[in-house]
Amino acid sequence: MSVDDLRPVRPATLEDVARVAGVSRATVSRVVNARPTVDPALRRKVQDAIEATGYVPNQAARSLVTRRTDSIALVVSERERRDVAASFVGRVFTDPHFGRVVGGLLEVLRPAGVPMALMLVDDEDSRRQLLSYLRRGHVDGAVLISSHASDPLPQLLSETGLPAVIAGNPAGSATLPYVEVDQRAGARMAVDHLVSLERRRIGTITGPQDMPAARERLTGFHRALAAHGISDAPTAEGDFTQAGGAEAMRRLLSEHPGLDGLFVASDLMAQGALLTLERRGLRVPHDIAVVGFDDSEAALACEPPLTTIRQPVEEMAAEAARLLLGQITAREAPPASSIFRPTLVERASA
Amino acid sequence: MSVDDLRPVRPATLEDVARVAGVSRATVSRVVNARPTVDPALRRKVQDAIEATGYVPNQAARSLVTRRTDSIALVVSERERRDVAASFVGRVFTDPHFGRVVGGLLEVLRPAGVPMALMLVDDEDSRRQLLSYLRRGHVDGAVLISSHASDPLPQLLSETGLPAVIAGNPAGSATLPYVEVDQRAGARMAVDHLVSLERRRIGTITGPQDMPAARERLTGFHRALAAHGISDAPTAEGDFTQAGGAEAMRRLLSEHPGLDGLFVASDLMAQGALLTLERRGLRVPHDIAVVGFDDSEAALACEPPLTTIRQPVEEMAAEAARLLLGQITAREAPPASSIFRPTLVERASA
DNA sequence: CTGAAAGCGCTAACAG
DNA sequence: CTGTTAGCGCTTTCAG
Repeated sequence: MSVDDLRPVRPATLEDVARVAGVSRATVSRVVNARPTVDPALRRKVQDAIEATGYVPNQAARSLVTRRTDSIALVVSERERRDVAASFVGRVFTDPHFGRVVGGLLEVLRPAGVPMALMLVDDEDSRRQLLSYLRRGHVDGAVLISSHASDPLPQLLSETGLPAVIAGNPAGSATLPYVEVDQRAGARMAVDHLVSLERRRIGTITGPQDMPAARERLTGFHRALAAHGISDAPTAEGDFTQAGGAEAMRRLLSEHPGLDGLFVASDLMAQGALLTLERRGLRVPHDIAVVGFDDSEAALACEPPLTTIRQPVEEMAAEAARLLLGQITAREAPPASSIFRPTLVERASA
Repeated sequence: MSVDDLRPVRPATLEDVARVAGVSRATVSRVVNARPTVDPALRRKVQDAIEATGYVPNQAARSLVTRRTDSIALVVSERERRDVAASFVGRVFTDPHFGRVVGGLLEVLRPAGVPMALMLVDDEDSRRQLLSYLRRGHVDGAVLISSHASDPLPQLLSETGLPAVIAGNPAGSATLPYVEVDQRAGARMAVDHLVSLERRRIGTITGPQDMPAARERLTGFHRALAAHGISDAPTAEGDFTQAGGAEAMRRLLSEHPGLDGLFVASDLMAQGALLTLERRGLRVPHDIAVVGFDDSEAALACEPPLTTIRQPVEEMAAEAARLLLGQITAREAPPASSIFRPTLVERASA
């Protein structure tokens, strides 16, 4: 009942535990780190002492010697946009694709006990902050999501020497290993499907053309059309949002009223396009067959349910996490990139 | 041109810089930490040496002595759900409200140079991992977003003694300071507005009733109705998603076909409700006036544009960040919570 | 299998 | 204004 019974202001250290258990710091350390070479009896004493003192390892001290933090960063890099209406953060988090990526990463990281810090980069300033954060050794590695072509971050990141993997194709400049889906093949599958449905007047709503993925899908679309001997390719650019898809559909329709097939570069935009079609009194798929891309939740929320190209986003993200973890553990040369194949998911819209 | 010219395998330390600059470690430390008490001439020499060696401070070593990491965590805690269709991560990131919170936090954190690690918690396991992460001293404090009533996390977090602030009301148990909007007042403003439009048959689409915010809005709705002498209150529960709103609207309509006013507890659900109304041939606001909640982007994407209750989400989040930073710096008793007032934003739907 | 001892890289008194 | 001197708490050889 003396002052000593008060909870210590200073958190317990390894030293404290060692004293209570009557062993050396080294032994406590072994127990904490689950080393097998400890006498069961001592192990018990140490565990009791840990319990009694409420000991929690100090991460900084540990990192200082191990040079590991046992955590990684997820870096999301977007191009700068200063317009309030579509602020960066809102866009990223509203995109269902992003949620799926996070889900896939966590599937691997969680069981491994590796926490993930999310870092957002959208201008020079935040980029500098991020690089400094990474270089100071706050994390052991990073997964980078970078959607726009002119992003300097992949290059800068690779120069830090920190283990890193890109989720998505880094605009050709493969300075880092990446995980990606074969976008062109996906577009081709969409077109092939529309053609098999006897559609010949096929248009497309694309994503922003400064995003490699959007470009690839358009390229695939064009090539597939050409392969079927179709030369006309009505196109409208969207911005990967639902509202943008609705708007692009209006433009497409006003210039090409006779379309009977449509490939939309994302389900979210397709959802918007479908709304426009409904309001114009066009029936799907009777008047115009529609194929989306992603196979996200949006595809199911569509009326009618959307036929779409599935990218195995979660699996890809999980693979990215595995590659990164492997790279961190092995400290070897960066692993090879891996390309996944998309699949056609047939529902009611085409 | 000897072996010594090779880039060092070992990153430069303060010691290296000191040697190159011909000063002591302490002086280099002072320069790195921008202490004013350094002779300009020496300062230059040190800066050159830093440049030459490519020195970057080691965060672990620094944290070990300062007991600070200069970073914080954003903890998002959701109730467990194991159904694939609505996986946790997808839900969180698809919610525009969340994006706004992050934006508001970053507004304060970025200029302060404080990185934010995003941590997701949705089950016992991830909760344990989170607490361990926090206790090991990975971050200096945490902002918690916890939307469901029975969440044990606020309590557990408060027991760690780590500085923390809750964004949103923690289900009454105010063990931690929080920042919140007056939900009931918001609901009252919506009802008052509908009544001023001569509507008397007013229904509501609520959020999940295990979420305090949703409950508060419903309570406010009931009280406001009562204040106007209206006793009937048609209600349907939604899940804060667009599809859920559309579905709730269908149920509401089938049981109460004569509604002429509607309060929806979120813009996203209102967007869905509007779609249902359109398909039923009901005109808004002529046949039924609709008021949403949030004033998110969804409100503008609505057809017609949605009259809604604006919560100053970004400002609230910014305030939460300020409270947290203050608490970390001052190491004082937790600050008081703060309540913000909502406002009515009149557009075309009511 | 266990303990002693040597740092990891940095900041913070404290003298000078 | 600058340098010296102690550690911060932990892991890790290396002997025993």
